[in-house]
Amino acid sequence: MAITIKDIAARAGVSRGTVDRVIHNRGNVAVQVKQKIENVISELGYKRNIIASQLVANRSLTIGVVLPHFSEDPYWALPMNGINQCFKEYKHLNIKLTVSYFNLANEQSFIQAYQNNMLHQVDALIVAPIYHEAADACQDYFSDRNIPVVAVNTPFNSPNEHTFFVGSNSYQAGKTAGRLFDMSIAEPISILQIKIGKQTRLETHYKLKQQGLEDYFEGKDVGISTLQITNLAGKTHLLTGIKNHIDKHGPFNGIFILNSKTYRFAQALKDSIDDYTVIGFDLISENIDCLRSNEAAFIIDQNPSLQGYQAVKTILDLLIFEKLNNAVQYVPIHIIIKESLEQASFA
Amino acid sequence: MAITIKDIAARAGVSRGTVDRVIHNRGNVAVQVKQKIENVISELGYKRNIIASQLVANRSLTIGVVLPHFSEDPYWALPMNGINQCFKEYKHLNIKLTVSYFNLANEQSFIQAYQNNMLHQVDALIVAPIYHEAADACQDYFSDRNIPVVAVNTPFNSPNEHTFFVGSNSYQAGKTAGRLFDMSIAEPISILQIKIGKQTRLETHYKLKQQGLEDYFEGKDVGISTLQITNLAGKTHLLTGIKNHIDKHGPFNGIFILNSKTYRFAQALKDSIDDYTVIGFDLISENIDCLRSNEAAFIIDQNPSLQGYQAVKTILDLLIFEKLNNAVQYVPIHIIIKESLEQASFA
DNA sequence: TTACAAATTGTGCACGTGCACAGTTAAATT
DNA sequence: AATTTAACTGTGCACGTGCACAATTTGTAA
Repeated sequence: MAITIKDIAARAGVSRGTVDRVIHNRGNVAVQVKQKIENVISELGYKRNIIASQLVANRSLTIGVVLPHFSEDPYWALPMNGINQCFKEYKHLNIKLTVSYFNLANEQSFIQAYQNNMLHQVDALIVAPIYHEAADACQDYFSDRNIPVVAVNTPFNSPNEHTFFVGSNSYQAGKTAGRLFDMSIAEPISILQIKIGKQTRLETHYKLKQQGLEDYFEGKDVGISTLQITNLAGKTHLLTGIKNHIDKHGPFNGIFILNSKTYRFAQALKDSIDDYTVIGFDLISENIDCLRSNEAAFIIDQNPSLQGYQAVKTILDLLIFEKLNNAVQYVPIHIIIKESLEQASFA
Repeated sequence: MAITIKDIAARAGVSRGTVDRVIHNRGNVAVQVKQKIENVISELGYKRNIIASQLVANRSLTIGVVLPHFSEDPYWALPMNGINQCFKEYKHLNIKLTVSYFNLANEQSFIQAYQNNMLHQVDALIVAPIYHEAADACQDYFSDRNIPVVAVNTPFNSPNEHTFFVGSNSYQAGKTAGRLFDMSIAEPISILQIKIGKQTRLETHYKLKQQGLEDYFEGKDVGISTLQITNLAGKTHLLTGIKNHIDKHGPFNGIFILNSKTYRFAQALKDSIDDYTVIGFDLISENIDCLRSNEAAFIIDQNPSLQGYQAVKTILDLLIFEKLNNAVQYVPIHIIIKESLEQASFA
């Protein structure tokens, strides 16, 4: 049987209460007694019984979540899935979630969302700090109150000792795409990078992916050009955009879609898509369909659901298991093709 | 606050003890009272408090593990890692592991290993049932005693209601390899499948992989031939084997290594390896080196550590969380290249 | 020395469950 | 009707921790 407080107390010749005061640093213990107890604790290798501790605590730890709503971009359902998954797994520890969604296009809604969590008196916060300035204010508020904050997807500008980051290495993802193009396209290789959709606050990620791709092909004779399509709805807009681009930069055989909008591209180029090797990001259902129909060769999954899972786990480790995780945690990248699709997403 | 047994008792107008008897089906309760209590339970939505339950249980759940020792084949360290990982994660639930390794080449050692677990009075068993006949006896022993058994890597011949299987879909892995070859090799494609090492009991997996590959290329003009190299140590043996094979079957440009021995092949063909697209299995450190040095193009990871993790999780779900998992659980396949390697393995 | 405050240490209860055992009621037998 | 037996129901304790409060010891000033 494991060592308990009672064992420590007996061995040190004091009562449970005194041992308890030492363990929780609540003072009012004579220095030599404290010393003695600490010795016994390390000697016997006492480990707090989390089960009993959690039972007596009898208050639910509340984790606040501030994420973009997935109605606007299905990508954001994925981290939320991971959060719910981890939550379910550790629900027996009496934890609660308070979720506030915000609107991707609206900084004000982000502010409202995190302030909503302030009201809920959360014990920890998980946030996608897309809006850097507002994120700073959010970070300050919680850090001042010693409330740990985990940033998912995007890091904070200036992390502090209360903040964590769980995300993926976009630069490496770009390099990965590079090799996949290299292997699957007969030379000469010419790649068109596309950003589809409104200008967002995720430019940093796109830049890193581009940089990774370029660095992969460094020194090799590969044409890389970039195109930004801001008009989401217009299929013709996309087609003419590409046509104009070819006129200017010549033809290409690889298409690198820097965000989760691969399916938009596939919808527009349905007829001539065989001519290109298409690589995109994020395993949302629309992109899964693209793999199934061979409209995309590879989807690189940056494992957003694992990011969500890991964010929750980091908080539990910190607040319940007394285990400190790394301040920066990268989640592995997955290369997905049609055949590896089955159960490819995080369970 | 959550509903407790006390709440149920009060609402049903009985004592805690009676409610307890109903919950645990321990009989000695009048039928109409039992009915009443069951109604109240579902009405109020009572959920057992696992924390309190586990605290009072005060006995450690012991999980037996019977796996091949990794000294012979580094592959087998991976499922064990996953088992340890999950074990650590749920250690707070007062669980124990009893590990017995066996020798891959020796059926007798497998029997000894599982009998060792019988002695330890385990509450559940995780086993790699490589030896089918002996595995049957093992399965019978534990099933007769209502002890759940999880087979990892290889399923039992005839699963029953006490057995689970956690593994990966080798057929799908073969298909995956097919597409990767298809994408990365200019036609005409000619693939050599190799099994390196002693004849083992894992033939089923190899067959499925081969079948998957063949089915992927069905109807296409692709040459597929197979070679078995039984002598592990001999580098020259491997080289002459391949040479002879070329003489008979003609040249090839893709090499499909059906087990984890990619690194053996790379060691032997170090000089001329550029000429082939090499795809192998399992992310053991030796194969990681092959990716790093471009000796292998792809490693398909069947996620053995997640298999181990999931095996433990399945047991905990069953014995603690009262959640019944699927009897057959496939773990996702991961395609790994040099650039996606970083943190590619299961955390 | 006595009185009183301050510092230190000990004790009891609660958390929710599971189980043993005590207590109560109803049915069966004499 | 009295007694025994069976069927059912209620109560108390334990698990290990955390906290409030009671009890004790030590220190200080009159």
